[in-house]
Amino acid sequence: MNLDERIRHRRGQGDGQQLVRDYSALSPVSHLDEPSGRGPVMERLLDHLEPIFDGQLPPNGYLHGPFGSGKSAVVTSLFDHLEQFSSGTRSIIHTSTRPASPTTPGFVYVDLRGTTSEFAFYHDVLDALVDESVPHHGISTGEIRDRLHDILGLSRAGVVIGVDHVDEPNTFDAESLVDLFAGLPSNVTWLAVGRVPPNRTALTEYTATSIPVQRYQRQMLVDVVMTRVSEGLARQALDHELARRIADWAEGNAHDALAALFTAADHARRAGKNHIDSSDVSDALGEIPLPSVSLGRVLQLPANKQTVLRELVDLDPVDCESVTATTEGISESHSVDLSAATVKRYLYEMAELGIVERVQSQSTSKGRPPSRVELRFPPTVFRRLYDLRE
DNA sequence: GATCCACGGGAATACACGGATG
DNA sequence: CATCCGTGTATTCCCGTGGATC
Repeated sequence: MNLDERIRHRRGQGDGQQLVRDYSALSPVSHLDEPSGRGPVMERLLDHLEPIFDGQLPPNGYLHGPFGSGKSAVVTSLFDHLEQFSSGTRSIIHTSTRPASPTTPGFVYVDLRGTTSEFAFYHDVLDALVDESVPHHGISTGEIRDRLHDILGLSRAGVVIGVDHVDEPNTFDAESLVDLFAGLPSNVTWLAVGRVPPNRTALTEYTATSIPVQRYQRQMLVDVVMTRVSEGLARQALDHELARRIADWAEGNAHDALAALFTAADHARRAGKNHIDSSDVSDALGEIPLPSVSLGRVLQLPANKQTVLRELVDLDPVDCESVTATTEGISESHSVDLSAATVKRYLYEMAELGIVERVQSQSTSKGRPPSRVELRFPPTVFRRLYDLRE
């Protein structure tokens, strides 16, 4: 059953049109093939990458801008198209039996959020470059690196690696990235993507170009929202005026705006409406924490941590007055078969990452005062995306 | 047999408070 | 008054173990 069918199924027999046609089209973590409103950034990236059209490698680059400004959307879309273009104009790198070497650089996109070890990084790059799938086990990091050297040794033009989400909590920082690339042959360059301004990261010591991305202007963000409405919702599902309200609230952050749209749509759907009204939007804006952490980070956590979060979002806030109480509430659920000690440690770890937040409660006379656990991500969106996943 | 990495579990450490002590 | 101490919690830290896969 695909997504549309499931939704129809849950809703029962359709009387008229469904409000939500496709949740994934509303998701802040999915990107459109052609992101709206980011044309100028795309142009600057193409300027930077210009050498590839002569079969040369571009220098290292750094794309930077605030949360929700469309960096990932632009880079994933661009790398997709470039890889298609590139593989169309060169002989194949995939099999080592071919003596001919590519004349146009290849393109590999790596999201560091899901790639947190040295092994995983080299693995992902190699996996993108060869046809056969690369094993995750029973092969050493060194072996993977050797194979990469073999493969890239055959390539005259080399490879550009887009490295997204540099220097977030739990991802590689500038220095580690430099180290990782030191393990690769010299015909590899990077396009790093991150939020840290260029004057505050060691990355720019190694990059020729820094390309800034500004937050979305109001009207652009309204367009972003309305585009998603037409992709994922019924016709006329969202008034232009409400889209403006969402955009104003989100202050240029497309992630937050789309989370709000998603949440409002879910509220309306559950109430059996065929359009989103003002109260749905109010409810949505009320339940999304600001500042929010990216859902992309939440959905890239190890499966068991997500299971813990899935229980957490359904827990009554009354039961979250301390980490210990929250742990008990989660452990009681039978869908979590982790020990209480582990659940508790997860909560602390996720607080460390900013996924949840510990807020000190008023001190009870005895012992160290506990801290309340609060969400730092949009719960409705997470709940829905988690449940819809296979 | 090798390899990577998530898990588990608890030990070690930090903190808050009230009361005792110098 | 300043400091120390004991008690009860909260929080952090560490490392061996085992599953999964080749």
